Amino acid sequence: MSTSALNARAGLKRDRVRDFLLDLIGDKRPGDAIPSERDLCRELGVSRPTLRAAIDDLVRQGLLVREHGRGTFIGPHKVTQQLAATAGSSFYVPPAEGHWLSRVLEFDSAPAGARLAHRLQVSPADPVLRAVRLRIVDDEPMAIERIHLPHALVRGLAPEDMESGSFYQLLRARFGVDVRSAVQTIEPTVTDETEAELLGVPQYAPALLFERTTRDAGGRIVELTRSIYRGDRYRITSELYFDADSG
Amino acid sequence: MSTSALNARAGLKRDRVRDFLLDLIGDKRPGDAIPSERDLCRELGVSRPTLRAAIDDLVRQGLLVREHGRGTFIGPHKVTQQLAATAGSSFYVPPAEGHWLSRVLEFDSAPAGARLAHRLQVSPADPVLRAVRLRIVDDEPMAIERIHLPHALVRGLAPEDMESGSFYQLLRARFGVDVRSAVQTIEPTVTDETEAELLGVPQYAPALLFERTTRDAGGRIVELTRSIYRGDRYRITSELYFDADSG
DNA sequence: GGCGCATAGTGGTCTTTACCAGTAGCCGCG
DNA sequence: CGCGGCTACTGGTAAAGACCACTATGCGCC
Repeated sequence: MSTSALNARAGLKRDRVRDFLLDLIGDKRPGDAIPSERDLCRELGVSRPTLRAAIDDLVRQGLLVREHGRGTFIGPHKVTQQLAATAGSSFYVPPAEGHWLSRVLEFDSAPAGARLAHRLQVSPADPVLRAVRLRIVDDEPMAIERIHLPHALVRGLAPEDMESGSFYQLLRARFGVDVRSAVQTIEPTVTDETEAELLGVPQYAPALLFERTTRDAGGRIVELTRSIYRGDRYRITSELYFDADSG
Repeated sequence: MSTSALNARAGLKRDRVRDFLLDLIGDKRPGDAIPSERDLCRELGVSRPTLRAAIDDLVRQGLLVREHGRGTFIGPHKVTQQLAATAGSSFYVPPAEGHWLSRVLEFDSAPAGARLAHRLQVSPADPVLRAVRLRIVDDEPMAIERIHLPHALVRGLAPEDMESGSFYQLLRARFGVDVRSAVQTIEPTVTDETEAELLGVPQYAPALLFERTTRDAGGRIVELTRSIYRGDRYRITSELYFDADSG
């Protein structure tokens, strides 16, 4: 590589390419195409691996979307999930933006086994229902959800029951399961190969990993879920309260 | 490249290299070194760009840490932040795990200007205090926090006041600002160049972006913060409540 | 024994080249 | 006019090579 007038950090070719692309993106709308890789290489005087590295970064951020054989396009915008307190003291979880559906990918039942039995507080021989569903909003995959429930709670539940409407409402109305509270963890992660394919994002794209242990009014564990939300299309809001001792 | 017995998706050299490295990582502890890039290339029969792409992925996940001129090492483990309801109805924010300190990087005051005035609900000419601090836990940078407060609320506040202890307690005790509630958004992001350097992670590493609008008991906006938490070392837990209408 | 320098390690950046695989558009034929 | 095939586009994967820059270790000299 020939000498660069800029210092090694600020002036890397990859960085200058990325800045150029950010300016390009700023002028366009979701779905618009950007010039082809080979055109950009000629225009910017860089090699394809270097250009691709810059584009890789923007793809991981959700700003660009690549389609094999078609081109590279401006990415769509984010969906927001709000966690807000209701007038009462409960911490209400309203629906996220957009029109949500689910597609059930897997649906089976098997004995809990030692580890799952412990987490669900059932006997290891008790059957546990296991469902995997793809959460879809406005026709695009948004999340993959893996759910475990004690089978005894939901006798007769069918896959299509989990594809529209509120699952918690269904639990209440049909099975008398009064879903009341949950502990949930959120952490950033990156998609693996299967998740990437299902969600339509690249492998190792930023994502949010949610794990939730849900209880009914009596404190009984009714559900374990583990969900991956694509990071380029999802954001959480929450409303916090502090008392006199809060940090 | 010679023909591959495995199909294009499952059998990419990059993927096989990554799987090999995951096995290697599984046998070691944080801080342990893995073999050098050139050694791994010889051992696995792949080119350096291909090996580096596989290592890049593991570095972004926080599983590996690279040090220029020294080697590649196993990454450290995650810190957990808990959001839990207290016995009262408020949504308490307890301290996250570990011993937290701050280092104030920037600390100045300037007129709010139109946009910030709108968000803070002050006049554009009102001075606003702006602080940037690096949040450190157990001697490692964990987050970068950018804070704006109306200067009138905190006359006499000095940078060192923000480096240890609870800032909200300080607001209460010294300035009579009764911090009571906040709206916060959380979304996954990737670090930019400056953030990466301050946090000691690679650029474009997964991170969590928090934006918070904090109010006092009277509903007055007392603080705006925008924070980046490194994604390889941070996780959030929360406790959720559902009423009879919750989804 | 300590310090400084040089060398050999390490990771980091980029180019060039080759080839694979998917998609779209155009042209020709039925 | 529609369909199929071919070509030229697009992105995708990988290797080889060159050189930069940081760090650690060892050796020699003071």
